[in-house]
Amino acid sequence: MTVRVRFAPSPTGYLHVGGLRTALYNFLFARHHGGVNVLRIEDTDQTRLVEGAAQNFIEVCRWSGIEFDESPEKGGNYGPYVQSERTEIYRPHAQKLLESGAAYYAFDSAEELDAMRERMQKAGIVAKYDRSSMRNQYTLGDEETHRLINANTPKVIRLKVPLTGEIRFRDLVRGDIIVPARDVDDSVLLKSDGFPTYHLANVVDDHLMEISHVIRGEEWLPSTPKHVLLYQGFGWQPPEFAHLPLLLNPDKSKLSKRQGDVAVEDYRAKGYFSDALINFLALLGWNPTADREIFSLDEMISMFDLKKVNKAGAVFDIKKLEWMNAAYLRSKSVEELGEALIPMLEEHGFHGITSEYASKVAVLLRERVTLLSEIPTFGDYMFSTPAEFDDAYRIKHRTLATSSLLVELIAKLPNEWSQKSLHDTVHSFLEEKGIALKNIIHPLRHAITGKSVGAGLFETMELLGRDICVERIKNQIPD
RNA sequence: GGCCCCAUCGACUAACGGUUAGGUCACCACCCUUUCAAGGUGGCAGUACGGGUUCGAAUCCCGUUGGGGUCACCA
Repeated sequence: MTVRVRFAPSPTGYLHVGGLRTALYNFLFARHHGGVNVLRIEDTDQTRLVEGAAQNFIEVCRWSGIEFDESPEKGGNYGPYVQSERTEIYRPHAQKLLESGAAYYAFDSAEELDAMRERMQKAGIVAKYDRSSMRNQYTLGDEETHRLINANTPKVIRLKVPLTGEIRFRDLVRGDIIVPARDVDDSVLLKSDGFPTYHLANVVDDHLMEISHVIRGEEWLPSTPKHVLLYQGFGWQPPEFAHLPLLLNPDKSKLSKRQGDVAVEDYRAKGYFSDALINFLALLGWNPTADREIFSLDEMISMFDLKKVNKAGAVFDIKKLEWMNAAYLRSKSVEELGEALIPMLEEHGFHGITSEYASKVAVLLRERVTLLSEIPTFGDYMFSTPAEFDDAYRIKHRTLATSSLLVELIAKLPNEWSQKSLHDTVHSFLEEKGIALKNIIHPLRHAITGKSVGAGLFETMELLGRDICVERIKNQIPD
């Protein structure tokens, strides 16, 4: 059997990191099995549409390294993959359900439905469409139903859920799921505006696109019985289902805004590496081995196994993401870092920096930051005169080096400018004067970087060059 | 509340029914050291609870408790 999976987001805003993980698992599963990964845009709710959201999903997934073999832009054998462009497909299918007795017409207004729910709530009954008391094909009779339809009365088509028995299906992550039919609602399949609801469009599309495995978030588990009923109503073979554990806030509720960033865009904007984010996300709910944390996308593809996906939700721990990003930062090639750093420098007004120099600075400072994007501020002094000087640091060490000592040192600074020569020069100077390193290193660091923290001073000085260092030291010598 | 799902260190997780319950993040200590990191070493810390089944249970079964999801003409 050919594996065909799909990622089917609704274009109602930014891509959620939970959505990205779902997309990732679909992608890993497809690639692992040499199958096809489809992107389908589920935009049947025209009221919630956000302009450009779908294109943004594609863009963000591409940034993340997730590829779609068939998508709205790529098309494919079964395209288009935008549901609002496929509306004419769903209506005949709803019709088929009507004919086979798996669905029925209903004419209730929003007010009537509200009243019904209120009534049931008061009576302490579970709110669920009451087929026997509302205005539908069954209570009205066929004749009245046809009259209303001919009179263009607003109508919907609802799923006819059996009154008794149970609905069961197998989930690849959770095993057998059994739900009493009496607990399943007669959901609307075709809305009065003629658009299908999620349930109908989803099932019809999954079937027509020959989706073999539906891999989606656990929040869809409760509606899966309806989907199973739809497959039965159509006489179709349902796909395999795999419901992924949810991503959680620290308080264990479903990951949401309010408790931190949830948009992939946010992490991208902050400067997280896409491969680090993906690596981190992949390990939330799945673990290929017991003793490693860092995996390349290719490794993940070759090791991915739905059977090893966890059932319990996973807390999104930003600390671990930060650690992972820092780990990636320390392992990336100097060229890659330089290239990535340039635009970040531009953003801070540092123009004309060569990628060679940017690379060197990145390597110099990468062990001290979590994000590459911190370097323009953390290491501003590598690109311009320090914007400000840490006064507390200066005051703490002010008594250590006298002006005359610094003047004397400047005169001895080597012409052959390197970390080693600087180290040797300073140390022999200290020996000659009989003073400790701290007496000179802190005043120098302050003068050259303005900051109390940073990389090794001699390495920093080597990169900065003789002229800049001498000038900065002179500028900080009190008159 | 109904229904469904879930339950190993604070977090992510590993463990054919037989392990001193392992690794990673975080945290703590020490080492290294020119500040801060990084790195190294060590440490703290867990099978929710109660019953079964079994020679033997984190693992299988039942219950309890706890947590979560979901109950729209949204997806």
